[in-house]
Amino acid sequence: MDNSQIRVRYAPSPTGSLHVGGVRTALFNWLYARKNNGTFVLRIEDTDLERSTEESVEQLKRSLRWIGLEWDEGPEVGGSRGPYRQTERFDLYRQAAKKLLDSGSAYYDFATPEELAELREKARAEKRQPIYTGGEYREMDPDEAKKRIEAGEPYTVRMKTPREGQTVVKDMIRGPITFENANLEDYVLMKSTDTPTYNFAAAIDDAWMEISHVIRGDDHLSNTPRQILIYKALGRELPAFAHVPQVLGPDKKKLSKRHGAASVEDFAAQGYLPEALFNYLALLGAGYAADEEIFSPDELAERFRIDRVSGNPAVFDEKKLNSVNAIYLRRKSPEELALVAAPMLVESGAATEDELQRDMPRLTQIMALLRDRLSRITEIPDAAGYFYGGELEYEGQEFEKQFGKEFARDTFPELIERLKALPEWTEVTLEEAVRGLAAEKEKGARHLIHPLRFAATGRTVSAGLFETLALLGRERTLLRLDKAATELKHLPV
RNA sequence: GCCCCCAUCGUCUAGAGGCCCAGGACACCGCCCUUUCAAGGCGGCGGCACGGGUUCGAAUCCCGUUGGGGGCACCA
Repeated sequence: MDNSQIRVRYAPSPTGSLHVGGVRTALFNWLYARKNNGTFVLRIEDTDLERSTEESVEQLKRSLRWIGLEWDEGPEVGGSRGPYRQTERFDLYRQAAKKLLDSGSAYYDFATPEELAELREKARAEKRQPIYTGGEYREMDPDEAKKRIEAGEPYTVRMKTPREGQTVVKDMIRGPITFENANLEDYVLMKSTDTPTYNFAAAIDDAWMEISHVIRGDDHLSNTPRQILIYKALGRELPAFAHVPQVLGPDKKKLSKRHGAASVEDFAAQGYLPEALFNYLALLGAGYAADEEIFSPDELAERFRIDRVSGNPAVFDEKKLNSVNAIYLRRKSPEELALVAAPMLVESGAATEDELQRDMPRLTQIMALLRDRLSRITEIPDAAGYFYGGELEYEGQEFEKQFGKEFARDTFPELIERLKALPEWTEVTLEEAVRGLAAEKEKGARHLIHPLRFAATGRTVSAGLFETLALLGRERTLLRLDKAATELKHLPV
């Protein structure tokens, strides 16, 4: 089969940051295009002049690229079906509206916003559905309409929706969905500002851009019959449709900032890797076989099946994202991680740029030690900070706990002497020294290990102690141990 | 209120009439390893929303109820 005609699109409106639900939709489009050797188009739906901002456009593009979704046609990259911004396509909509008007599929409507509000109000009072059917304007003589327009009366262009029959949306995920035309009102195509509504612009663009498969959020499902009617009135062949569900928060409400993070940049800021977010989002509700979970974009594309996508809204599980992220983190080389870690350590104030530059191999070793213990890169400054700097401040209560035991307190000075006397400062010699001393005293090594860890790192958890001390270095370690020994003297017995 | 969609462990899912007294992953809980924390290994807890059909047989098909989601603008 020749799939070169497969064209999909992601069409966000630039009114804020890129929501993960949106990226997931973009992702499905991208996967579908890659799988079928098709074209992935990016179109900016900026007809809402009030809310659209240039900044959002930039951010949208940045977020898409960050996560690895490059578009084949669209802003910046161009293409034969441009322009790719709706504000640059107004002439097209006006021409299409004229066509519909001429063929009698649409009509001029002179109802004022106040009149419409009144009708809605009345319908509500009578417990009817507020379905606007054009009143006197629907069948008004075109010449009469022209006259009123020339007289300067404001108007909209409305679709002359069939009063009978049904419109069927053939959805690739859900199967056929039937809508009664009688439930569809005569919706606005062109606003009184001579600019298109969403439904009109989207239908025209999808048709003109020769989109073969419209994969979009299911919040658009009820718009689809309206767009189908436009296609039909224009004599255009219908694309295939797929409506993918929303992404929900743990409370089953649409995922939003109030759940902690909702946009791509939120997750980036929280230390998630683009490839991990990509993998997690692609898996979410996509009906991949459950035996494996870690896939590259290519593998994902190869296995993607739009008809397997679930029609059920998926709850976003940050714990699972975390675990996927940790897996991707462990796949990074220590060298790569060191490159990421360096600026973070500088920013946190743990180390200076200079000292890091001077010894990147050491930072690399530190990352090798810590890698398995991280799940997000933002944890790095906290996890690695103590490898830099000099003396530490000890938390009083924990200090007492660590050195409260008689054995630890009594043996600590001797332990320091042993370490100071070490001819070589390596993982092996350190371990021998500590275990040797413990053995001499006929105590388990852990009685020395824990206080030592605390004195050297200021914490109760770290990577293996001897590797850690070796990397910490002789000078820094002994400086810290001496300080601990001094504080030890002030400890109440 | 009206229209539409959806319904398997807490979450994401496998399951397309007998292979299922339902499998995996994350989370959670044990145990092993072990100097702590991770990682890793082993094990455990936990679900077919409910009620009717259809059928020799239903998680799977049909209907209803309940629940969740979306939409009802000159917003997209």
